[in-house]
Amino acid sequence: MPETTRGAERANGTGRYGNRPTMKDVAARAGVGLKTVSRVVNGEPGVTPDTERRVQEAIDALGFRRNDSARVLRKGRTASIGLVLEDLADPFYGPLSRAVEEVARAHGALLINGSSAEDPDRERELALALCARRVDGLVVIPAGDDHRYLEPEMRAGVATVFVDRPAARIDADVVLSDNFGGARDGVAHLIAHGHRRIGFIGDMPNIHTAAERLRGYRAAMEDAGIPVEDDWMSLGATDPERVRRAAEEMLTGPSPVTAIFTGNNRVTVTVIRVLAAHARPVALVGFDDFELADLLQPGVTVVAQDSAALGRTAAERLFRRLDGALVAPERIELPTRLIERGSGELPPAD
Amino acid sequence: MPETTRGAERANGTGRYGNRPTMKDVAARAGVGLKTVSRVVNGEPGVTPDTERRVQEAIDALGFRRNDSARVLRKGRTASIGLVLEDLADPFYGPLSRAVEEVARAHGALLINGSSAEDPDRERELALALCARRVDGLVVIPAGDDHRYLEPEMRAGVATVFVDRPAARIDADVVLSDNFGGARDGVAHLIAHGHRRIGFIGDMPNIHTAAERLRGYRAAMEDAGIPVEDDWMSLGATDPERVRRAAEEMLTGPSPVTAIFTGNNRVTVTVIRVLAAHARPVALVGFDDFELADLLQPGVTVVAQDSAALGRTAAERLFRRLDGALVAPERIELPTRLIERGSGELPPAD
DNA sequence: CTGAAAGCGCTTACAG
DNA sequence: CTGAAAGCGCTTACAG
Repeated sequence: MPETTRGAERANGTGRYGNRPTMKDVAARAGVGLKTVSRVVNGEPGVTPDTERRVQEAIDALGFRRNDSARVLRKGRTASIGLVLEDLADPFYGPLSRAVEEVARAHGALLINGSSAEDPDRERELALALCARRVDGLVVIPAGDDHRYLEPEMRAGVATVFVDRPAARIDADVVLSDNFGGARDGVAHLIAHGHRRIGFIGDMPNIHTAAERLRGYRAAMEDAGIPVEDDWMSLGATDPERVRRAAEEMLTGPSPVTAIFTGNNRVTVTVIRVLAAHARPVALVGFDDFELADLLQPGVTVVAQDSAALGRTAAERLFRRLDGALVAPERIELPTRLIERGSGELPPAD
Repeated sequence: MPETTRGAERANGTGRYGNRPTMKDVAARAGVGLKTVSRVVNGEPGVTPDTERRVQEAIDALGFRRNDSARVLRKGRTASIGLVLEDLADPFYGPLSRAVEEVARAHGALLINGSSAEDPDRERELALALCARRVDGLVVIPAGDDHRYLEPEMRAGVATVFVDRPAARIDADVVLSDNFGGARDGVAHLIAHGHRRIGFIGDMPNIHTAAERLRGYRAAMEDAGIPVEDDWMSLGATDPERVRRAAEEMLTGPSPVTAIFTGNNRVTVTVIRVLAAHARPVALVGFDDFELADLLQPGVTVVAQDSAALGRTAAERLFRRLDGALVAPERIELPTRLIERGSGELPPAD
């Protein structure tokens, strides 16, 4: 197995891929022109079976694999899209990522992704790094509240769709759940079961979904003519310590709540823990469904959103744009679904 | 805001990025050479403050962003690594992905990923597509049982680390949990609590982790001198229907089991549902921890593996190789941890 | 301090 | 059917 002379021809001694064969190497070994190798590699017509065989043998012998980075540079499109998530490890985003990936795959594109960790600077850094890699499009779960930094990119042709939360200060497609309506329905459900003192524990108020869900809570209370007391509402970080404290204060305050509406799955899980240790039963409806919610006692009534549908809808919209659709940016809202399992149907324990 | 003449100079009418400004455009506008623009963009020294300002103005006016694809082509390394998962939506892989991402980020690399959906062909296709993109390295959760297709890539310098399951027919780094020991300990725990008729329900036997955990089950039984009956063991797909049937058969068979050891989190969840509907109490220990396991009644005793540590260890190993460490491929095994929560401490209901 | 030339590994447009 | 030349947008190596 004689080595080709490539090694000696190259000046690059340190490069990671310094010793990868190129089309030029294949051409030399097969005794054909560069373009003929390109034809064989890409399955283009117009190559004699005999020539093709010789080229193929050289490819196999050298272990050649086309460098798509170089290809991309010449072709324009990279056949890759970027996904900027909030947290890869949050179970809510699992089905969403998978849905985006499936759509990308169906369109022959790869997925490059990363998490913002709810940090606007990190979101920006990541999104721009993806643009520098010249992804064809971007699916973004926004962490920040100003996305004007993406304007030049979008003007330059980077198709961009925001999911789960709307983009701020920029005109772009966005795919959301009906956060307001879902929360309103969930709280109305508690009211219908006789509750009047209902608490709301949600994520930080600057997060759009948290604000919308709080708005839904207020709307349901107002519709029922129930005045809301300040200490029934708590918005902030979703770490267990803060949520636990918030729940305990509502349960033991001057006018203790008989029911709690939780603003997302992480809050719900912590509140369940608090309620498990609480003497009298407290009703609970949570935003977001989660695995095993039906197996707890009581089962947890939730306002479920379809995170896979969010991802799928966003990705499909993205590729429609990449395929040339010149439609105006749109706001797409997906319905939520109330799932009764027991915790939301408990009567007030007064 | 006068348009530059770029648009007219380009023949490329269809390209997605046909109208993105390049360093050449910036150079022309700033009235400097190409290399000077490159210096400013990359923060290299040796540029007059005045020149730098002129270049920066041109950059801002044009909305220039460096094309990293072109850069990569020249530099060799792409500062990206690939991650081939089994399923993006499986909660077990969430912390693993996040850990890989954090390590990549710390090394200034982007993550390109995708799922094999447990399909060997798809794993191969995805891994090779990532190699064609010239990722610097690859973290792979293997789905197939022959990874020789990666040999040429690894020889060409693609650092590769396998996680969660070993690579087959190829010599490479692999980071695993102690599947055998964990399962053996879990089953021994049930035996210590008086059980002798213990069932095992696991994933498909061709999956390494499933086979190892079954081996651990057998070892624990043998250590205790308990003969295992064939219908106490069921390996196969982890869809709820099959698992449910397997569990019900063990519970109602000729010598019904008093305890079940489940081979992974998906199996565990289904078995919990079956046991919830079952008349007499059955002990349960599951491989893999999961959220809310402590809130079920009884709490679910598990053999927990540290999926974040798996990802972190694999990624760190990868970057050590990329940084030039020329160590022999190694098999790293991470310990598991038995967490008692109640279900595994139930006595036999004979 | 600054820049012209060559080259990374491909594809495009064109000519034989 | 086949291939030499030019170019994608950068960086490298070098010269002024």
